[in-house]
Amino acid sequence: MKPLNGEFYLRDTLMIARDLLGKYLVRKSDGTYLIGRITETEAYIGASDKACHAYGKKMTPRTKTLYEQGGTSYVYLVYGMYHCMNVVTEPKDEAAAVLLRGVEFVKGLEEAAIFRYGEELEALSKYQLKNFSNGPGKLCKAMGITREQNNMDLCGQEFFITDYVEGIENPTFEVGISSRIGIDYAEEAKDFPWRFFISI
DNA sequence: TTCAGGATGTACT
DNA sequence: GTACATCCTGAAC
Repeated sequence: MKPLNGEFYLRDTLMIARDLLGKYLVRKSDGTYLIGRITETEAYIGASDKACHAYGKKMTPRTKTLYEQGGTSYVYLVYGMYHCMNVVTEPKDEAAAVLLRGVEFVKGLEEAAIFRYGEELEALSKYQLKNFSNGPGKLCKAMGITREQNNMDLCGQEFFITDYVEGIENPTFEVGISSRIGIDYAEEAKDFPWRFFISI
């Protein structure tokens, strides 16, 4: 299990958003691995995108991370209570990132259940399992991702993305594309087809 | 099964 | 004060 090469993150952001589908987000916590297969992403590109936190070169303490070199994590708090995990893309000083909106756990589900619901895996209802990590706030909670994981190098050994996990088969899948979620305020940018998801 | 409303901190007006 | 890259709950169907 090897982190993706740093060059993966220096390409076109839309291409990266598409290519992240089916890859694995890995976080080492307390010596155990939490691993989830990425099922849904969205691209945010500051240069042309009113929905991006850094549209118009906006620079604040929060958005500073978006200008880092591709391959850095960008984690922020939305609606006062949920974290969102992004992968910064493109070279330094270009503000762009890919939001991870959903994962399917392939390893560490028992530990994740504690992060997510504070309960043992066996105690969870069918409804809770179905909604375990199928949203940006949910996947962060399930993986224990907080602002402590902001601005981390995703080429390290504790927190990274890989395309192969020992013992896990990579299924084939179809890619669905649509407009993004939850950005109705963003005028023309709200209709950009910058959301990618595994549809089969 | 769907739906409206509320929770809550940070950034910006 | 207002808005926000969301999710959960409880009530109605």
